[in-house]
Amino acid sequence: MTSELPASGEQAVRPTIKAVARHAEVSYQTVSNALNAPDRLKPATLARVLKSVEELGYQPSQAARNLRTQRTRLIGFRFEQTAGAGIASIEDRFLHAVCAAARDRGYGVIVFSAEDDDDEIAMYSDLTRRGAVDGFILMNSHRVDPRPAWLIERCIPFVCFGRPWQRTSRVHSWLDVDGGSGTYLAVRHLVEGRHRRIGFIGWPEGSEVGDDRHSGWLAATTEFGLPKRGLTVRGLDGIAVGTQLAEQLLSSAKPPSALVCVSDAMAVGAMHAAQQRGLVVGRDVAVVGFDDSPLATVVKPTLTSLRQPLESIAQKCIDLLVGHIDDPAKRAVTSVMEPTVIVRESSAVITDD
Amino acid sequence: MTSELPASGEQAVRPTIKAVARHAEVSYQTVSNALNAPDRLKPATLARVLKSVEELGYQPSQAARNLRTQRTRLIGFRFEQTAGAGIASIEDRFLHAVCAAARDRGYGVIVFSAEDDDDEIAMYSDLTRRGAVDGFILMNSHRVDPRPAWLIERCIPFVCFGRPWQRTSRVHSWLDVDGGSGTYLAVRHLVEGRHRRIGFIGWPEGSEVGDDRHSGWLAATTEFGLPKRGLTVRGLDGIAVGTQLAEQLLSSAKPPSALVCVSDAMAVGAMHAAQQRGLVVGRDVAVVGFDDSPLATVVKPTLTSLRQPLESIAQKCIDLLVGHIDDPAKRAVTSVMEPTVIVRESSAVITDD
DNA sequence: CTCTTACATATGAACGATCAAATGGGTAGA
DNA sequence: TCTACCCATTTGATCGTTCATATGTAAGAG
Repeated sequence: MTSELPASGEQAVRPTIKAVARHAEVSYQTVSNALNAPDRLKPATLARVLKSVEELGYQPSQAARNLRTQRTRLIGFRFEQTAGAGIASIEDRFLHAVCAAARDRGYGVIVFSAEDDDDEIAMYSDLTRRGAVDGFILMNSHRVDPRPAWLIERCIPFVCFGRPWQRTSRVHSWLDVDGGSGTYLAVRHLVEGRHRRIGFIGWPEGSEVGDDRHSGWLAATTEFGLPKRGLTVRGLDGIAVGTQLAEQLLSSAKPPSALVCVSDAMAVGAMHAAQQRGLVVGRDVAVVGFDDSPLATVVKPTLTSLRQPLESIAQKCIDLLVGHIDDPAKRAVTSVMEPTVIVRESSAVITDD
Repeated sequence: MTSELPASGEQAVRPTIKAVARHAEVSYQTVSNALNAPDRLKPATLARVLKSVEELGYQPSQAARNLRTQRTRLIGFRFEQTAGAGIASIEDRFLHAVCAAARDRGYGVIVFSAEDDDDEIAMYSDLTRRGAVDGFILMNSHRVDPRPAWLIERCIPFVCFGRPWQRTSRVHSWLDVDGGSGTYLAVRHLVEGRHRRIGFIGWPEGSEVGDDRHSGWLAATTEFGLPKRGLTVRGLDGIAVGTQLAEQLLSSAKPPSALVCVSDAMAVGAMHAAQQRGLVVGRDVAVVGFDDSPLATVVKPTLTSLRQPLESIAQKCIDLLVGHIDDPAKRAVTSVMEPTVIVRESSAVITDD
């Protein structure tokens, strides 16, 4: 018998289940049982088999297991091109959370890039027809979103981070953060800091997420009896636009003392506007952003923002998805979670008197 | 014959190679040949088979193919936890580029998170012993880096973005960006703007990447006959530290009129310091960062920075890796690429005295 | 002492593709 | 008209598992 060390330049040969069986002097099925149904084995043999497994460093071949079980234990996830104001994005934090959560459940994550919805669907088609993934996690749902319907039609398991904005869409599992609840909390936080004129910098009407976030400001101003008139301005997302809109509010006859913004990018823009007018953000005017993106901690003063519980969202997404993979008949589950106000310098000082 | 539409709630049944064979009235091996060795078939049958493939929407099962070929066409990539100054990170841009490049070569990318090097190695071990990936792409190489040696010992194909900083390390394929060349270009750019006293804000001595980037400043100041003395300051990466270090330089007897920084975070900190002294960045003092991270475009004024050609790096990484997977005996290849100065407001104005 | 019961282990057949080698039919040369 | 050869296609074996079922053995009950 010659030495079986891997030749240099050659990949090491992975031991198979049969090698383990020979080593433990049992049949290969017994090894399979030892790993998949340990209670079927006599404790003594179980120990012997596991010892052989350990010694040979055996891990079942994923490919063979996939073929046999018709499962890959792989989840697909589109990692979007974070263009433009992408710095205020939470994608990478979410991807991290998804990877960690998947790993806990014994799943892996296949990440792919796609140009647009259609390209993303093309990837779904490719990956599922090849049987390369068991399901998908979607994010950034929007009003005209062909993805859920496409997946539902083909009975492909998926969970969406982001609620469906279309009434007609068929039911599926999703998780989302209550944007209205977030801005409500922001206003309450500011009211506790003695603010009464609180402006809202939002996205154009018709934007689903934007309207949702505006609703909380509306609810809170009503509940606390705060003024509303002339305190909402709207525009497309971006730092420069945020500056323009905030300038509009701050230059009015009765300027607000605090600004709740629909995004961190808008908030940073608003901070610039305040600073240009010689106001000290955090003392003369408070600013609150949304998403607690990386941007919030690098600006000066640091930005108070609403943090989404991405880690627990990712965990729930994976749990739901795994449930759908194991039992495709399972009915859709939905859940809405609350963001948290992360207080930083931009709203820290309480204006007393 | 009953209808074979997928029952509601059931996943659609993917057609197998045999179904295609029946449909095209050939044997299943002919179908395999049609896809893998089309020249073996008579054009007429080839067309007939491909038509059946099309009509049934057939895609070969990845699991079966993996089992037979002992390849997964999957690449592993660790997506690091971008903590602290993570906003100035290029990880997500690189991940995107890797996904796109892999897709072009018919590969997928499995992303995983890991706590540290050892945890990353544990993932390598798990993924390779299960035969879940064909190879890895590494990034963020550092001086004491156990990863390459571990992979080399086991003959696992990989390519590293980042040169090996350890002399003793065994040879492997890597790609890197020439940091020295970057700072050299930055200095030249500033010299073209009539600057002569150019400071350097770097990381502590002994940091590999930091020393590399410092070397370009040294070379350029020598070449252009610029002053060096008292113009280099060093500290750990971060916006706050950047402010401190820049303050040190700007408050000296002969302050520099331009600052080349080892990172965008440092550069943004430097901009804050200048602004605090009442200087207008871009007019009174020029600042150049490194990495062209998202941060560079969101600060005001926008930051001139050195952009790494991540897209072509990712492409070369994938090409090299695929080469190593196909032929493990292939010898190691290394390549160093040049960054580009992306000129923005922080250095745009030419000081014509 | 025999028959049942229970439990531990072994056997056989997939899963869906690819690779290597065998078979078939047609055309060309003698 | 027969043999030879070549090309197109098919048959057979295999990758490494898991699932369903069959076999064997020891202990307990009648």
